[in-house]
Amino acid sequence: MPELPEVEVVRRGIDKWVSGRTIETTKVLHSRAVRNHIAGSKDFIKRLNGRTVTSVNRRGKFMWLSLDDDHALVTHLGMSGQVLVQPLDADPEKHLRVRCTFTDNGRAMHFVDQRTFGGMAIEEMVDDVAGRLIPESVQHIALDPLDEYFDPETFISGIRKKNTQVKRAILDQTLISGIGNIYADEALWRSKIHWATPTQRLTRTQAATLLKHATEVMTQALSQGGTSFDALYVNVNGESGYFSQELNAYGREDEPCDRCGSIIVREAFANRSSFRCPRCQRKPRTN
DNA sequence: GTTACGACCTGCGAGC
DNA sequence: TGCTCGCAGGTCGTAA
Repeated sequence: MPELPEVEVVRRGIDKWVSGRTIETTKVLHSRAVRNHIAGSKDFIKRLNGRTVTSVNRRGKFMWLSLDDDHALVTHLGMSGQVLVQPLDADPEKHLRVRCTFTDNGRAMHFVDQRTFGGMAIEEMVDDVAGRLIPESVQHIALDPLDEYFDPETFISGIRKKNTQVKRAILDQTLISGIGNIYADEALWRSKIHWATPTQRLTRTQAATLLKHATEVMTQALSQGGTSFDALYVNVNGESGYFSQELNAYGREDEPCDRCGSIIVREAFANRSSFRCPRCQRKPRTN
């Protein structure tokens, strides 16, 4: 599933292929893909055609193509979204939702999304905390750990003030962005912290360690092109990443823990799954 | 204001 | 072989 490293891989690919090019035609093949563009598909197309992409940016799992009219094409991959750059004569993908061609007649940009949890919208830009321009819908998203303005102290004090479980907190994109279910489990495994540990019981050292490991695991995943379990995550050229081979907890139910040899368990967590080592990541005391 | 939870969506695999 | 059902999970709206 696309989390920060996977979105960053896509951002770099899109930046290389699309920045500086002018959009000639836009086709919306599934209206749900532009549901967040309130004015509708026709307006979406009208606003995009003729615009030049000036840069491609990202915060957490949100990505946006900055346009030459002070707006941005905001793109979220959801759970199964892909942005591909394809030859003009390429066969359309089964789940192709939006397609843009460019005035230079080079490769087209395809937004493909099987489950349609992702989407695109054109938005106005506003100032962020550091005085940079970001799309309106990204305003409430916290800085991610790879952002140059990310402040570890804000995260450490913020998570300890919360009244919830630690995994819920690190999945909260308004506290820290970019972490999803996979890297949450990996960061918790590296930190030897149980997912249900109350945030108010975290020491400053534990919170700092968790942040360090979350940053480390996402940086390592990025260097290997992200985590792929199936064809649902690929880079802009349709290639898979290799980090799934390095995972220590996520998806490793019934396999031995790489640290102590205990068998990794899967547990229900907020309508999804959580993987942990029962020895390294002990259940928190209930009192 | 904060937290928890269901809805959204489609393809795949397991079970019958 | 074909059908049904559960599962995967990021974000948002709503309820508590």
